Amino acid sequence: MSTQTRAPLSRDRLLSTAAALADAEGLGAVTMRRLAAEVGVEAMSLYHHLPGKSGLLDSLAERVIEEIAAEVAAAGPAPQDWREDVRRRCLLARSVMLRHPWAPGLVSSRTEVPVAAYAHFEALVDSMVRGGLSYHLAHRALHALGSMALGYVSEIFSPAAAGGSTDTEAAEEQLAAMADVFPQITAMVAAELHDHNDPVLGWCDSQSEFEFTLDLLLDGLDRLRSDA
Amino acid sequence: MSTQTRAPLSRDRLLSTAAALADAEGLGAVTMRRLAAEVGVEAMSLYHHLPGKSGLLDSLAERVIEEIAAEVAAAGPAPQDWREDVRRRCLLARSVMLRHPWAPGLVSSRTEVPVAAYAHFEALVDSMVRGGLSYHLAHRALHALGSMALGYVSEIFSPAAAGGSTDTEAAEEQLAAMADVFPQITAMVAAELHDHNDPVLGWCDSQSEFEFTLDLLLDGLDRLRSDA
DNA sequence: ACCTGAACACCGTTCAAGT
DNA sequence: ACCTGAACACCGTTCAAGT
Repeated sequence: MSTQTRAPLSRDRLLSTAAALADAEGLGAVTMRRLAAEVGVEAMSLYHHLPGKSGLLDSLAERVIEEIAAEVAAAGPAPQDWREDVRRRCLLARSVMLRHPWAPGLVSSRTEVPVAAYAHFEALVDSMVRGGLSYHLAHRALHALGSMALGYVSEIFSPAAAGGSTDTEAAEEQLAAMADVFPQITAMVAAELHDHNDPVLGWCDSQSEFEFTLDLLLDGLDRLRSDA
Repeated sequence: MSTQTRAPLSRDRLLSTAAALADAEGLGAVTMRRLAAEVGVEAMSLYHHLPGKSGLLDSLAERVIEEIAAEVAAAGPAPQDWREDVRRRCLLARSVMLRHPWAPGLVSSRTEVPVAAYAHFEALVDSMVRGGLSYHLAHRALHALGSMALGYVSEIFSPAAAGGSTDTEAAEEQLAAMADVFPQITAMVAAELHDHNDPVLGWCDSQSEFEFTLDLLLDGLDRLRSDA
């Protein structure tokens, strides 16, 4: 189809083509061989620009999150009210997911959290903390809202993701590296680590997060009962 | 491994083996060839008991929902308080999902909602309506809580799922067939159809559902603010 | 540096053939 | 009725070879 076979093969062009292919025919249609054909080349050529199928999918997940960031940037300055800001960000995230129905499944199937997501989290935490939420509450909000937009966000910052070791030292190091770029996230993690220093479990107790969100919903429903 | 090669190949045994295989090595390990090998037979023999790979996965999704039902049954009589009942059901659903980490992804990747899920929905709606929630609110609750337990429940009762036609007639027929088995769900759908008879869109306006859940969470977070 | 052909070890599935 | 071998059209990936 492409009369533009002249365009040089690049990582970025491959990712765009892969995303378009997934939009049109589903994520199942994105195979190395098919993607190569779509761009007028043999399957093996892709390995010069991508580290393999799994890396392709990781990059694709990253791309979706970046698309959300672009959407947020295009929406203009953030509302000063934290609720409005958070609400708008969630709705924009959803609108992107609707454009790419394969995206939620892809993101939640990957073990690694897309790095672009951290900027998104930082903005959310910043907004919420300025709005009067504690770091603890902001953390829970991240899980509650994240599970809405993505389907599931099991463990946002797993120590295991950074390296093999599960000890607190590794977590502290990770923290220091993030401090400059993501100050609010760092403060949040530090506050949580300080409160309950449980080195064995990951510091995201997903059972607690689940129950928190569940009770938030049940409280809300109770308040809306007709006979209340 | 199986010294029990004597056991006759049956649909049920295949599904059990497939579930165990997914538990042990992930859903990716569940291939027709591997499943066959696991049970001491050639891949092609599976087609005598299963309609193919896609059917296998559908049945596997069904099985997980049935496991939740069994868990609920084992937990004894339902609490009379609607909140306690709904809460317990959600937590039990989650505990099953934790046993089968592949399950949420599988269920949400299937286009069809497992039929066993309707009994689950019926019980939830019944509990909530008795608790004073309107059918409308119960419907929204189903979406909000469903997205928690499964990651996502896009369209619970799509008219398209029943057949090709999207008109209200087909929906009415579907309704009549369900009335005996699932009276509360039927009443809920009837109430919703009556309120806003929008025959073009599916009656689950997922954008509205999303915003409803989002606002429920934001309201709850606002109420928990430290400076409130 | 970038692309390729042939090859390897996998998929799901069909079909004619065995018992 | 149930199982199988060979075959087909696919996968992702490696590797030596081309330019």
